[in-house]
Amino acid sequence: MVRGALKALLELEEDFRVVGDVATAEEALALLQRQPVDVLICDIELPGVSGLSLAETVQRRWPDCRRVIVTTFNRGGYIRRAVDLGVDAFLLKDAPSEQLADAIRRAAAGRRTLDPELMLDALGETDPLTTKERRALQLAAEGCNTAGIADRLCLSEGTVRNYLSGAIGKLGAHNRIEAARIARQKGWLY
Amino acid sequence: MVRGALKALLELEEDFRVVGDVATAEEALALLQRQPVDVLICDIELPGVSGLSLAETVQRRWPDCRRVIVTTFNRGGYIRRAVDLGVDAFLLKDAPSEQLADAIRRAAAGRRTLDPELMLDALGETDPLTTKERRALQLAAEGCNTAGIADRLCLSEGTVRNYLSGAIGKLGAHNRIEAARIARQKGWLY
DNA sequence: AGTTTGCAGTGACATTTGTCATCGCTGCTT
DNA sequence: AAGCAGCGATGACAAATGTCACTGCAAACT
Repeated sequence: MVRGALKALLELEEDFRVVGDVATAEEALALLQRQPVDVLICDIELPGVSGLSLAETVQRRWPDCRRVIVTTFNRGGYIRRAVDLGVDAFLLKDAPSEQLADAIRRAAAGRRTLDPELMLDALGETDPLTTKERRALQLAAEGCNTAGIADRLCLSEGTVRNYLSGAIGKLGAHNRIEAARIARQKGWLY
Repeated sequence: MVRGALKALLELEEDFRVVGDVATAEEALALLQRQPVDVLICDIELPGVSGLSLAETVQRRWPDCRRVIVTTFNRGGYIRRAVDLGVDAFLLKDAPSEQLADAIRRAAAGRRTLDPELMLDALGETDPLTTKERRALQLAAEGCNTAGIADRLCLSEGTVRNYLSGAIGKLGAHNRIEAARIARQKGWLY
């Protein structure tokens, strides 16, 4: 439905032509093989292959295709990866809808659109978690207790508690629940 | 952006007129006071007051206004509440976009649109939580500790622990984190 | 060899969380 | 008035969690 609505929105602009719309990254690649595309617009959270992976593949195989990413959540980790992949625009879905058309026009003209405010989110804070801390927090967020986490990570309970304690400290949280919430909100889980 | 796109989509239909679009439930109520509205379309997960609460208020104060709910997540509890509130249509955002226009026309004509498949999810399990248990779980899910929850709910810490214990037991969880996860997934937190 | 570094583990301790039986109060019900 | 739900509180206890100082060990310098 969102895709259909965005299509309607873009077709209102007379300098745009929507050459296709599909549900998944795989279908998008198939479409790109059938016909040339000036600008690709995609979400990040897709079923199966993520929009960021799609952007990476498109860059490699169709370097002339501009890439615009539109996503729901402002997670610092997302925009950071998007910048690393050299995407042409990165927008949040709750931005005013005119911004999308603007970003597409700028992308087609070879200019990039990266909201300075979002960039600050991305650059301001670097993910402070170690891989182990992240894995432990992920499991804690799913409701695993210390023993369960130790089991899944093949560590002792004490070590798990040490990792979680480290994560709690780094994130300025007061317990593992709050730590998980903060990390997820920043895009530091997964 | 999604709102803008849906607006564009609906304005393509020549029998519709979009009389306004707003970001929050509060703004929607303000708009309803300013002018009559035939059909209200809203999401559930909004900043602040939820779309389901909005639907309830609208039913009470503007019983002639039809209510269409469009949401991202298929949580059993959502559609159940929607049905209880007498909502006129309940759609998922990943449904094809034509369904929205159809549902709106049917709602305006006094007919209800409730996907049979979604209904099955709703009838499967009933929300076992009391209001207090739910409020306590919500706050726990946000990372509040027992003292913080007690503070916000104006209860003693012991009582909060009793409520959480009840919720944990009813949901078959082993701790408050898991209980919150289960309740959220079922749509029992709102 | 000796040193450093980083990871995993241990032990001890305070705090928080989960559970349960029980109490006091209020507002019914009859 | 006596009885009785329902709600919130309390106290006590076991279990889980959070913190920290410290050990052991192997890989990587020098």
